[in-house]
Amino acid sequence: MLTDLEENIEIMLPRDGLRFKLQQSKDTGRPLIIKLGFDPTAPDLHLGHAVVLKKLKQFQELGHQIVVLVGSFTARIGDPTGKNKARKPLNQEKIIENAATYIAQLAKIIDMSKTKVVFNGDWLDKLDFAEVIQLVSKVTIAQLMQRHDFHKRFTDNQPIAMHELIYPILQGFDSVHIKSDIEMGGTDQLFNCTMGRQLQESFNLDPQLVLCMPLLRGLDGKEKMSKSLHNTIGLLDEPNEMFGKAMSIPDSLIPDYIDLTTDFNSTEKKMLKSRLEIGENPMEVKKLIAHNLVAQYHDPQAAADALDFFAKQFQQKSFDDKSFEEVSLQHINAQLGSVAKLVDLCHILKKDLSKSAIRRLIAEGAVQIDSNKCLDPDLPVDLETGFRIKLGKRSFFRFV
RNA sequence: GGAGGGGUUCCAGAGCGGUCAAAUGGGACGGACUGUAAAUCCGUUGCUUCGGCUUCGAAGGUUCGAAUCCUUCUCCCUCCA
Repeated sequence: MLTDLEENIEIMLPRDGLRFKLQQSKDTGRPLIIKLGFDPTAPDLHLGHAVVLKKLKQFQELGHQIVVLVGSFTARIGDPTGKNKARKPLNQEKIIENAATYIAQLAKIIDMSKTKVVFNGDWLDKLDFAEVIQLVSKVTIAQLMQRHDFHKRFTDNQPIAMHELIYPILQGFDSVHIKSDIEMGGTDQLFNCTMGRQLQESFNLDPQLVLCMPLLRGLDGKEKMSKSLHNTIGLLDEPNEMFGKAMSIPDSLIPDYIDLTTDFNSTEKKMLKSRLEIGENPMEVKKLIAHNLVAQYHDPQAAADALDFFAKQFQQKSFDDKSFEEVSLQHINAQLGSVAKLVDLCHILKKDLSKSAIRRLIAEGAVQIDSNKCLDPDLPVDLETGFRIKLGKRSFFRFV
């Protein structure tokens, strides 16, 4: 059991603390309180978050208590963990709305009926200024400078605003308040989580165990998966989207994705990796990963359909086998004038692109009508039922 | 409080009176190829009724002509105190 729990954990602090906490829980008969913090400014969850959530789920299944902490107070200050641009503060309604979408996504992985949700505004709002100073005085600048991000920005002459320094202290104080036994996060949360340990100790509490999960790299294969880098697979992505994105990861990422994103058991995982090692086409393994993901977040039928769709849409050459999005001819004709050109037609199909961009696409050979490439943007088009058009790699339309 | 440096197209970052819709790199997109929306190669990357039009923190000004010079404002960074 312990080995299952320890699987994939990248950092545990103190080193052998999990065994101790579990024993403590067993002895006292009290479930462990496991904290997961959430910043309500960015409520779109992706597979990177899921790495942590899957681990939480394991604890939950053993009967421990998950506490999801919504940073309703800290959201109003602005999260510093990002790079440069200050996030605009959120109002109360927006925070509640974001928390709701966040919780709905959490429910895809953990059992929300057994999960406690708390808002840190409930206690942080009540602190008066003297109490804030008292709290802040427990931490020194040297301690804060241990955080890599702060240290680097300081030595690089990059700005660090005061509130950014206070943010980890508040996060640590949250741990004091909810008396967490364990705090979970990605490895980027290590510093903030250890702040919780320190503050709990200074409030005469047992310091929490810190468990950090590895950061999943995103579709680009370089940076961590993050919404602002546009390299995510979202938990709410549609099946075809999710499948295609999974197929697009670079081959070098496959082992990580097997370990961190799939719900294969450990022997299956081992087998998949050995198949790679003996030189099987990585594409086949990726298909299994993609299928597994869609089955997890949608259902097995959707996964099978997505596999089928992918094979047709991207692997087969034949124009006739593609699946076409149906567009009402009547609707198009209403928008087109009597002298319809190819650019105008494409512009209606791809509203978010400018006409200049469409012209470029056509010139680049991105547009096909019934498997014939059309390079002339000003080509007059005469629409009729059954007319089929390809626009770029991924868009296929048929008029009905 | 004093001194200096800076805000350029999605991002980073050149340009410092006309040849600038603005180098270069990244990203994104498209094409070829393929083992895939991998890799690789090539191309595109402000808008347009193709006459032009609007962009270089904001507003004015100088000039035949400004991203480039001047003034004010604004935001950021560094150093000294």
